[in-house]
Parts: sequence; C-alpha cells; structure tokens
Amino acid sequence: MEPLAPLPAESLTRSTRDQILNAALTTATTHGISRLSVGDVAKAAGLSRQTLYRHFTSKDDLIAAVVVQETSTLIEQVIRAASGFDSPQDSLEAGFLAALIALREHPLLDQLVRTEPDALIPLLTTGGGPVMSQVRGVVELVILMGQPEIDSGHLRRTADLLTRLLISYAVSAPDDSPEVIANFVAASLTPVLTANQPTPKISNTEVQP
Amino acid sequence: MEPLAPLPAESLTRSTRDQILNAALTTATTHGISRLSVGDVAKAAGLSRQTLYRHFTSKDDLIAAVVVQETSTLIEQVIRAASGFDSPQDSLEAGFLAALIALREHPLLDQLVRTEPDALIPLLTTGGGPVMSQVRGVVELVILMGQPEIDSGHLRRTADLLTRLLISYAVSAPDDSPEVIANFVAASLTPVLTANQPTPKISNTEVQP
DNA sequence: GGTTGACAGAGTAACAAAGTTTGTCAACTT
DNA sequence: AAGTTGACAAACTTTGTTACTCTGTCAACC
Repeated sequence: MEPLAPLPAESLTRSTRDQILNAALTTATTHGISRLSVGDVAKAAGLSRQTLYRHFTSKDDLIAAVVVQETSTLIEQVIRAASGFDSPQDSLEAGFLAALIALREHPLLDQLVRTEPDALIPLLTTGGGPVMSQVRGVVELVILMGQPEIDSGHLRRTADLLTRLLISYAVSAPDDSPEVIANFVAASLTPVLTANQPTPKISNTEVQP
Repeated sequence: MEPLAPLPAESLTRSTRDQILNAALTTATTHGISRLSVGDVAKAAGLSRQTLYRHFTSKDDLIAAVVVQETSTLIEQVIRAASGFDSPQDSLEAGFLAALIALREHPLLDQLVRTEPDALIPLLTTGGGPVMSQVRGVVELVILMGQPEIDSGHLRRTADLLTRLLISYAVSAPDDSPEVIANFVAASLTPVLTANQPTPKISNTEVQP
C-alpha cells in the first residue's frame, strides 16, 4: 500500500520494472483482473515470480503501480491536449475530447467495463471513492488553465459536473462521437463558466451559494 | 414479466393489491432486496402467502409491479413540477429539481444505493439497460414541454446528458443542494438548447451532426 | 375473495476437503 | 548486483456435500 520506492537499497533497473508493469497490464487486459496471478505476470514478463517480488512488495503494490502509471499517462495526455489555446472554450473542449478518446481507447478499462462491471462500476461512480476526486482534480486544473481568474464556486460546480459526465461516458459509451460530445459540453458550460454572477439566472427557486 | 393484468378473471379488489405493493415496498426498504421473501411481504400486508399469489403470478411479477408503481409516481411528480412555466429554462429547472429531490428522498432507492450498491449501480449506469432509456424518455418529454419546436439532434444529445447527470446524482449525492444544481444545470443547457445552429460554436475539431 | 396446511422442486447457506496463490526462505548462477 | 530455482507455510478459492429455506402450486375449507 506504499505509494512509491519499494526498492531494496540503491535502485533496480528501471527497464525490468517497466517490463513487469507492461506484462501486468497486458495479462490483466487479456485475462481480467479477478483471475490475475503474480505467476502469470512473471511468466509474461519473462522472469520468475521471486524476481518480481524484488521490485514490488506485494500483488497490491504491483496493481497500484499499474494504476498509477496508467492514470498518469492519461492525465498527461489530457493536460497536453488542453494546453496552448487562447479561448477557455477551446481549451475545455480539447481536454474533454482527449479524455473521452483516451478513456474509450484504453484497452484495459474497456475490457474491465465489459467483462467485470460489477466490480469496477461501483468503484468509478461512488462519490466518496478515489476515482471521482482524482478526476475532479484534473478537471479543475484544465479549467484553471483556460481561466485562472475563475470564481471558486463556479469552478467546483463545473468540475463536479464534468467529472460525472466523463465517468458516465467512460462507463457507457454515448451514441454520438467524442467530437460531438466534447463540442456540445464545452459550448454548454463555457458561457456559465465565463459569467461573473454566482448563479447565471435568478429563478423562482431559492439559490444557496 | 407481463406488464399488467395478472388477475384471474374479473378483477380482485384494488385495495388488496395496493396493500401488498405497499407492504412489499416497506419490507424491501427495511430488509433489503436480496433477502426479500414473499412470506415476509405477505406477513407485512396482513394476509397469507397464498393470497398474495392470487394477485401476483410470481415474485418477479410483484417486484416488477413495485418498480412500475414507484417509477410512475416519480415520473408524474417530475412532469407536474415542470408544467405551467413560460420559459423553457424555468420548466427544465423545475423538472430537474423535482427529480433530484424525489430521487434523494426516495427511501428504497436511498437504502439500496447504500446497502446493495454492487447489485444496483451497474443496473442504473449501464447504457443498454432499461433505466437509462426510460429516464431519457421522460427527460425528452420535459424538454419538449418547454420547447416543442426543438431540433431533434439537440433534444437527443441534451436528454442524454441530463439523464447521465441525474443518474450520477442519484448514485452519489452532490455537495451542493438540489436547488443549486438544478439552477446551474438549467442555466448551462438552456442557451444551447434554444440556439438554432446544430452546433453552437464551430471550433477547431471536426463536428458530425 | 379469502384462509389454511401440505408439498415437490429450486435455490441458498454452511462447511469441510482439495487445490491455488501469496509472500518469504535459503542456496545457487551470471 | 540482479536474477534464478525450488521449497514452504499461511491465506485464499474452488468444489462437492449436506441441510436448510423459499417458491410456486395443490386441494379442501370459510
């Protein structure tokens, strides 16, 4: 359950570690998570089970490392995609689009949602869980990239909404293409995001800031 | 699995049927779904198991009837709440608000999401399942009430998005009050909904109508 | 329209035996 | 220093068995 550095003293070769991580990813993708054994991963990586235990303290540690690697890559992709735009809407749209495509094309995520939804979906959709909070953090970051001066209430609300949409799209793919969805979502939310009022229109229902 | 009328010939008393449905709802709320027995429901309704089987052909039939009753009530509430507004935004906001409150205050749904999420959440969040399509149907209806002339692509996209948000809020309650959420969502989506162009802003990414 | 009790078959719980898998050792190779 | 092998107890799964509860239907009765 330790986040990093389970290495003995100096540092083992990085390539062996990566090799193991890749093997874990591919075996998980083909055989599923529930039936994933350390022996299988070691075999796929072309080394022995005991060698694997020199790089990762436990099976949980290995799985955690795979998750960290995959999420980091994903987050990097999204942030890179959202960078270098003048308008906040373009930035949001590009980031959302990159996220949609990356999620849809992620082989392991895709496989797991299809074959082991009962284990995965509650994990993704539960508000208290780590997934929603991490995703929301990234979404807030992307919004802030396009609009550093934004009202914090707006930011929180919008990030929460976008997070829920992203996870929903990841869990069950929409009919429309990612491009259409991203365009639609960005166009819908940017005006409200850009506005200065805490709530965009005073209506007949009460509003609590 | 038949939708209605499992009655023998003429028609049994409606009150007994309702009594059973209420008993089923309350026992399910207190004891959960997985441990729900027909015997318990009959006991709670103050009649014998065999009498219950005169009104419902099977346990599944009983559960289906409860679900139909609850969803009908919910849908009625939402549609009534959305009626009688001039502006599409007010109509949408009121409908969305009613749905959020009804979902949050529904005792059985609330209990199930907390105690048996692994069984329920995949059912709710799966795109192919009956829940999303039925909810989307109602959402489309509410939007059409406020805006009968709307472009069908807009309608479909917006209804899909709102459905995903509703289900997400039902599964994990947001930090903000239902009032704030409904106001925010309606304010975000109404402008796009009201616009005439198929896509609200032509951006650097391709758009498929 | 309602009740009771009885009953076969389906489904679930409990649990022990058999089999995997995990995590750790010490001894050995390159 | 990094990796390999085989051996091993403890933890966890799977499998098969048995006992139980629940469903759905019966016929006889108010």
